[in-house]
Amino acid sequence: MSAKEIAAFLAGNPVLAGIPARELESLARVALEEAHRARAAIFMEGDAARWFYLVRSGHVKIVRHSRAGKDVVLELLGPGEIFGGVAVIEKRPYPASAQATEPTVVLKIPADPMIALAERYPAFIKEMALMIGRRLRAAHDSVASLAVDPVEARLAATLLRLARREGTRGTDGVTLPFHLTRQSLADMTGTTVETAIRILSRWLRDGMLVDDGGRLVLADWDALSALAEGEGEGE
Amino acid sequence: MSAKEIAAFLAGNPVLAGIPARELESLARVALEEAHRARAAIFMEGDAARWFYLVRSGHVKIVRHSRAGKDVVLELLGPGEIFGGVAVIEKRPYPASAQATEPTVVLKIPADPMIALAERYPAFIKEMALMIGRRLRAAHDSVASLAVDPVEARLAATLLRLARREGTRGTDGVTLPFHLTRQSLADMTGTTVETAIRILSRWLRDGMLVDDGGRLVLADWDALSALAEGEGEGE
DNA sequence: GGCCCGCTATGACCGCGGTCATACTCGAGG
DNA sequence: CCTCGAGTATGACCGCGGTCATAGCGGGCC
Repeated sequence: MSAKEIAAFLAGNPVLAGIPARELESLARVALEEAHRARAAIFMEGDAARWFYLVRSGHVKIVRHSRAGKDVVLELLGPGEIFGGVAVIEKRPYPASAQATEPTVVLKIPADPMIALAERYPAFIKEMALMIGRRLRAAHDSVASLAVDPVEARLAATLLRLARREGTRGTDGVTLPFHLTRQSLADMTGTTVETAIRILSRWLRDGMLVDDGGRLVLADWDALSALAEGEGEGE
Repeated sequence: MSAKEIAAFLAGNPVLAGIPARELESLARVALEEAHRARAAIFMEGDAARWFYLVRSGHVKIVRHSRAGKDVVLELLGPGEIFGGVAVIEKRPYPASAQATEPTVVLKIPADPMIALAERYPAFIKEMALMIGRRLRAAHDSVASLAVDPVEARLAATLLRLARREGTRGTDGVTLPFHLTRQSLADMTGTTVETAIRILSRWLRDGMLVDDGGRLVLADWDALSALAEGEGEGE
């Protein structure tokens, strides 16, 4: 991919939208493209934050590994989304690992030019602040859900959230345009593979969910919403 | 409190540290002090974000209410800390409620001058971004803990976190310089009052914790750390 | 004083969901 | 071809911790 194309890709990102093309082109010249196979690690928790990343295609999960071997997926990022950016501006090591969930291409820009950019363009740091704010709200949603909702509700909420952000609307429901293993889904939901499998199998049997060659189709949006809300919990 | 004193208080905050005194004084002139009794609501989830808050004395908890009546405490903020700030710069309603946990005085500044300040002083928005980043990391810690740790470990971690930030070191342990009800502690940990009470009672009996007239003293830091880490979980 | 309410405390019960074991399918690679 | 590992699937078991009930205590207020 040429520097011009990379610059155009950067310009398409809301966080970099206000930056002059000239600056983006100079970033593009030091940017690297990197292809990763499914399950490949992009960086590890604790690594020095030397790169600022953008997802070009595929998906990246941000993961915390617990010593008991149980992983927790904090975020799942699709094309156009930024990761590692917070660690870069804070000049701290990455607080979690990044891993491709499918064949994925990322764009990475060295930390220094990004920090320099932040000094010169307040608009950039402002957009970063807004982005981090959105992620903070999402994290708080997760905290609340983990604290009070049963597994079924959390799993339904996870699917709905993914579908809302990336789903493509079809005649018989909303399709998630990528594959996630039950393990990843479990790690996003704070449960085990077995429970995730049990629940998804049941939903597939019931027709609330349909399997479209590895992609999940949310066939009954309302039923899932009801489960996510806790159904008859209203007092 | 005079405008001069308020300006000095603002200047003491890291997030506002880079702002000229003249600007802080003009903020101080439109700032209001507000005293709240224990359990009083400062703002509610969904309210328009008209004020930017700082804790002057006491403590404020940021709470999500679930329809089932179960509350989740997302953050507990002490003197000098900012809240409501993210909602102000995002120009969105507060995503959670704020409530005093004890007699508390807050300082509130109207949203508009804060937004104007953010436009004129990139240093401010940068400090805000760093602060939100720290909170995002803390929220991710909570997510990971809720997802994999048993209640005991989460409660121990909660106490340690509070003690690390605000504890005062004494001869027989670290004292938390404020009182939290078992209910609040439970809501911070994602459990029920009963469980929180049972565990704390046991720790008090065992001497790991000591009650100092309502304030908790962490008498055995290492034992609590071991519990928080999951003890013998290492593979 | 007497009442009420918030908070702490403790016991009995039991269900959600985690753990462990086992099996099957499928695609990649030697 | 056969092996191997990743992913999916299902059953049996049982323990953590949530739910419900009950009680005692202390402080604020009429």
